[in-house]
Amino acid sequence: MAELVWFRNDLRTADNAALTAACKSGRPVRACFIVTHAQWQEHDWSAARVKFVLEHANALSKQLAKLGIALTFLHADTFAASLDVLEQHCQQHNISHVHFNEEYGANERKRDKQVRDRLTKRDIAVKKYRDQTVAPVGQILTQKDEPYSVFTPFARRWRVWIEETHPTLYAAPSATGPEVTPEQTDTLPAPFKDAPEPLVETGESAAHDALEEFLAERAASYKDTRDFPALDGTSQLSPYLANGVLSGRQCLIAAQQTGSSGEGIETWINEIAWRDFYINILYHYPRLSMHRAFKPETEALNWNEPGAHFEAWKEGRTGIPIVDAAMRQLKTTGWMHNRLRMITAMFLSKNLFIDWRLGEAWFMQNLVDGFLASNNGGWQWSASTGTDAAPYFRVFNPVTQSERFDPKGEFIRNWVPELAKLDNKRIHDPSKGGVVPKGYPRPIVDLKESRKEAIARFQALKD
DNA sequence: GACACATTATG
DNA sequence: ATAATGTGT
Repeated sequence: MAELVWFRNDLRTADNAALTAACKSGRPVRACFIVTHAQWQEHDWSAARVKFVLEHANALSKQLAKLGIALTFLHADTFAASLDVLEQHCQQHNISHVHFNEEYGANERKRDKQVRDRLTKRDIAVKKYRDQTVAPVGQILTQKDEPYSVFTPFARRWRVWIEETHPTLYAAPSATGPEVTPEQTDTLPAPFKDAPEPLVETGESAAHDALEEFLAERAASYKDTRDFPALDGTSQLSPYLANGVLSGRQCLIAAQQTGSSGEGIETWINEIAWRDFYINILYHYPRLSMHRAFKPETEALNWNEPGAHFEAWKEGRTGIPIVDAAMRQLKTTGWMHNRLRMITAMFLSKNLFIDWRLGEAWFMQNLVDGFLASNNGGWQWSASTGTDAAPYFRVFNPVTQSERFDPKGEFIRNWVPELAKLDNKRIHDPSKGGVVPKGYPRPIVDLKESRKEAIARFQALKD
């Protein structure tokens, strides 16, 4: 008899509830990962993310080998098809217990329920763990025992929970046998899909190094630098977090252990709270993973046909420099600075008045850190359709944002070379009082008019 | 029920 | 300075 750890969105050996539990059993432990390309495509996984995940799955296989755990790659087109391969694998290896960490998308939950039913019928025990957030999902509730729909009170309660509970890392898994030889474990054949150049290095120890580097060198100034896309102010850990190479707990505990309780660290810890917040929202409201708005009344909005405006936005040819620079960064690198995610999302959903779902999908199709909870949460915030959303009348002005957060136009010059020669003032809005540089489009919408129109269309929902 | 708060914009 | 909304304590 043996235990099986089924890895999914938790491609790490450290601080992993399911792995730690399996290793404590005293029985031999095996591992598996199911490659489900068609399902990933249906979920709009980008080429960058697929590559990242497969490379990290290989790295995980090597790490597990040191613990005496052989990992097998199984293959199924979809989640539905993965039931059969998992069941077959369990029988082949005489598995008595299957351990996995919960995921909160609707399809993932449906799959996990079906897996539990199927394996239980074969007398295989299924053990699930609430491992994905700092405070276990579903535990942070209002005084009325209801889920929070506003971030600030959620974060206050979340911090109280941390004070009371002093969360710790799951114990490092102990070796369950002699090191597994390369012949006994499994490796996916490279090369993987064509994708942007990797943003971060591959592997769990590289992730730990990146976390340490951020906390030691850059976290103290995080509050002051994080909003400036030309600076290296953010942690850049999102690809690891989105794919479970790092956990939020590891980030929080490492941040606490730096001892410096500066504003920078506190601001960053708040971002970990945002992640927990949106995972909780996804958990409490399944409609969010079914292409539905959190605010049902916004389903009645009559979005514009995407057409040429949507193509211009995707390609970074809107005539708004900060938007174009951001969209080109996304397409080229598979990543976008968070301030720019808000600016470009607001521009698509309010100024172009194009359905936020189309933008959400485009982000997923390009981001290496595309993570349903955070991506959907961010888009619904920008589009004023979500929890704690930006009030509909509070529309970012992308030019003002550009002047504030890229004051010298450095970020714009880097990604929109057509504008490189413009001075620091004109670069934010080249069409204003001058000739637009050759090869660069005029703005595809009037910012003022489109803002007014968007507010009016939201206002009309209330009549 | 008063109050704090929310990743602002425009005149 | 003022616009205008809703959650949670």
